[in-house]
Amino acid sequence: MLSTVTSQTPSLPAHDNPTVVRLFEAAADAFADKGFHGTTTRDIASRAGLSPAGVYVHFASKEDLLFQLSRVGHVAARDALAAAADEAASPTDALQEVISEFARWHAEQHQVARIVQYEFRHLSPEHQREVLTLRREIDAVVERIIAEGVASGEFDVDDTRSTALAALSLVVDVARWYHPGIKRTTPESIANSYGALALRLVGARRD
Amino acid sequence: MLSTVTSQTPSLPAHDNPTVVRLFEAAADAFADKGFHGTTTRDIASRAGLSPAGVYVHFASKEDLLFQLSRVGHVAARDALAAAADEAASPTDALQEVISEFARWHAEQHQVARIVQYEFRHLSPEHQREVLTLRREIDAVVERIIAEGVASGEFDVDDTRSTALAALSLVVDVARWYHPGIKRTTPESIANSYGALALRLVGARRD
DNA sequence: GTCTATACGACGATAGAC
DNA sequence: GTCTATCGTCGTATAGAC
Repeated sequence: MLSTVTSQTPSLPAHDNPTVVRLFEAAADAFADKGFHGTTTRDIASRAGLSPAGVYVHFASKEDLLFQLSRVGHVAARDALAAAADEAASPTDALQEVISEFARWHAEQHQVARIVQYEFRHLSPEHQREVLTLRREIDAVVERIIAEGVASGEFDVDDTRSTALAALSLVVDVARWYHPGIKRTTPESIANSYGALALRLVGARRD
Repeated sequence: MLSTVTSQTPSLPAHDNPTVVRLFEAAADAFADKGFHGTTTRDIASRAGLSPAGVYVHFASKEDLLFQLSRVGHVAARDALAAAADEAASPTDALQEVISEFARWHAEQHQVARIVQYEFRHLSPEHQREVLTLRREIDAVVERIIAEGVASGEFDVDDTRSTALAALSLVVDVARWYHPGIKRTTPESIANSYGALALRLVGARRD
């Protein structure tokens, strides 16, 4: 699961190392389940099949592990969104595709998504700043689509910025409530219904 | 701020005690800011002007403090919602009022709201169960309004349950991003725009 | 009901052998 | 690069004086 994400960002050299991949997976499991401060380095190490000291060969600190995870997660999400936006023929198509794709990502990668969205505050100030830059790129993709739809007359929106935030809120909250096996809900069904809901939020003319 | 919430639930006898109120406020500040496990009992105690030991006269444990805060917060939110729903003349009015009110609550009480929504998993299993009962009552208010609107023909909705979840997602996410002083956004403006957005989500016939 | 003092385990991180 | 052993600190919670 996580390897899908990491393989999309081969720029991180550490990803060639299977121990690092296991540490990423262990940390993603643990942070998503118990939160950053609820997770111990011993917990992560044992899930990855290492001694407590083994973590520090690959990461400078627990916070560094959270940061790398957040960064990789944001990059993967941003790239998936930008690709979806580029393929669309109109703002209406673009919004539906982008929100569908992002909703699917929040469900399929719900552990990473949860960390990305809810453990942000436990990053150091410098790391928060770096992640925030990536996050603004994601927000900008959605805002731009809505602005284009308003300009073309396809959308009817009061305030572009706050409507973009609302569409993203729908999607982000998936990471809070979704878990695999939840009743009659799959990443696929979420993707379908959330694309349509986003079109309603912007008052798209055709349904 | 918090005293507004607590005064709505005089059934909790401890609220007559100003030290307990100070502890609630200190814990709400700290938990909202740094999360449950990121907050120390020393931190809470000093914010409330007590020694570390002083907390345990009033609360059995740090988890107990989180539980009482979650419970009071849920009860306040549920009562505010139910009141808003009762005053409405139609499903359209009811949905707009309820979502407006709940969005306003998430902004005004964003610290308690954040704790209620994001620190839930750190409660003990028994306490999770108790809080979950209250949460289902909140969900049921929204679901019932949407079902009534579908029945009356005012709303056009695919799936009542998932649409209710989406409307609540919009609102819940306010607790993640809102903080006082955020650019051109007030609890009042959030309440207004979110009521309208919820009507769009359900395909309400009149805007 | 609040304090000072403290028990005692768990924490993140490091040292040094292999 | 991984281990065992451990350092120094801080965590929750309690004991007992006032």
